[in-house]
Amino acid sequence: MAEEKKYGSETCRSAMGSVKDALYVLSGKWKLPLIIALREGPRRFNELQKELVDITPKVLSKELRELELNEFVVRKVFNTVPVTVIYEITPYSASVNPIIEALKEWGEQHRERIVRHRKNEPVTV
Amino acid sequence: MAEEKKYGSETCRSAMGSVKDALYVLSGKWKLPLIIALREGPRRFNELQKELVDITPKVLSKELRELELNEFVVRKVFNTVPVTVIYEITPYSASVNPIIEALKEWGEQHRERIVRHRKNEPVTV
DNA sequence: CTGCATCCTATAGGATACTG
DNA sequence: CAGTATCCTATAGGATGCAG
Repeated sequence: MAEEKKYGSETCRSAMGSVKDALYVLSGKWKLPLIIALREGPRRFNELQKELVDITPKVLSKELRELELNEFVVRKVFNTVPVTVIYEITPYSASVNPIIEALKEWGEQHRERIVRHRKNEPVTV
Repeated sequence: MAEEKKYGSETCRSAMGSVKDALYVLSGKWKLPLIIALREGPRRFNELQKELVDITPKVLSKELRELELNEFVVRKVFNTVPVTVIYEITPYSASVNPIIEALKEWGEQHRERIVRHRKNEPVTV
């Protein structure tokens, strides 16, 4: 068998792998903002759309479906007329709180230092 | 003046903003893996290329330049023949360690649960 | 060795209109 | 109300070749 040469320490490679795994699930412009919004309480589709300001329904529904797949969010349908749909966060999703807190804290403390090289995005959202 | 209506709580919107800021700097497939590699010690360009396995020189150099812009990495050139370039991490970049640790821990603990809906990527890298 | 130039593709994400 | 369908663009990222 071809023994593939590895570079860097084992712990280093394993760390990269784990970080990539985590980022994979949370990837997407709106995943974390959605989780943050839903942490405050259940929301309806159009409530989320207003709260996330710039998101389009197509993207919102895609992100929600992905969050549902990964068990971060539960979708509940009520047979009213017209239909009512509630999205709520799962207990499981609390597991990403440390990530959110770490990012939030870093963002707060280093906001001024960030170099926005691509475009002039507003600093605060 | 048009008073724009805001949705969600103030702390919630502020959290979203900070998280977005943090993600902005760390966005890119290779930013965090690069920082993780460089935490272990200074590396040369082609060492990084081998260590990150699949990265192409163009992308590597782009990511390194962005990390340099944000003061995560310092580029040192030595006038040897051929030229030697060393990349090393800055003390400042230690500030993202909590983020990396949070992501790493989450990735380790939830690896099996991750639903890879887009493509069949290998679970470990 | 380092890394830019060029070309290329896939995909994330947005705009708009429409439906059960 | 809660989405889907269609179309579109920008950009991240990859492949390859070349240069100081």
